[in-house]
Amino acid sequence: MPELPEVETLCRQLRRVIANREILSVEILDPRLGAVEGLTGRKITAVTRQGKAVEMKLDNDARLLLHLRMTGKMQWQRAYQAVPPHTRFIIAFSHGRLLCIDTRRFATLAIKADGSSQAFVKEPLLDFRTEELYKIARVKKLPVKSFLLDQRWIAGIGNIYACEILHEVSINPWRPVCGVSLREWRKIERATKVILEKAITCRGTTVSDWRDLFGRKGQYQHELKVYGREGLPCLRCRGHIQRLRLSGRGTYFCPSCQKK
DNA sequence: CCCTATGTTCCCAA
DNA sequence: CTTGGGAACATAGG
Repeated sequence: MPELPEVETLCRQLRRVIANREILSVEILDPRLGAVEGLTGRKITAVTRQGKAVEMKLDNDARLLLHLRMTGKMQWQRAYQAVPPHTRFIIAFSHGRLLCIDTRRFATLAIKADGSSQAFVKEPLLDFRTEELYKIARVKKLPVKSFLLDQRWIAGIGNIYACEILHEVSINPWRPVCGVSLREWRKIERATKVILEKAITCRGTTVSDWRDLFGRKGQYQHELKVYGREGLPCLRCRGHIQRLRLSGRGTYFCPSCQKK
């Protein structure tokens, strides 16, 4: 469920709460996650985002990698609160505890001993490589939306923001990506940055159950132009928003101002 | 019972 | 070999 803005929101909040704090204990409640050894007594020295994943660096150079997938959430409990249903692991500190709650149990947690072997992530906010993307895309026939969702090319865009970005730049989601001009790629770059940064400012999009570290809803759902607006009038033209399936994902667009 | 769901990975057919 | 589509993963809600 969380895309880049939601994960970025969590990372910023985690930095405030657990940076340089010692881990007292780790309790894995879902055996599906597997064992995570060697965390007790360590301090978390940095929290960074790699695409949609949270990376927590430890003071022994190991890294804890968390991917929330579809329904994963993190919750900070400062004082005692009950453990909510679907809690998958708990990391305890002296000043509170961090819970991972994940209804569908797709989230993954892993520890990497080496601090150096970071996967190379194409970060759209800091390093949007427009000309490189244009060159890669120029020879691919798949729909532009599928290309935007491929984390190998741009890391962090998911279904909601892909729909929003393509609407903003008036490109039809089914357009073969080889047909996107360099000029249009520059528009995609601009729209991606504007939309993702605004969504971060709003602490993400809550359309169903997304909550930030402190249990609050995001606010970007009030800014959405197409996602979830099937049948409603387009906010830019006189069309009405349609929802069709593209590679199994609900795809919202305006057939009137997003022509192929 | 049906369908839907903010993600990723694997399998298989073209 | 590459490409792309669909299923699978697991669960809740409409």
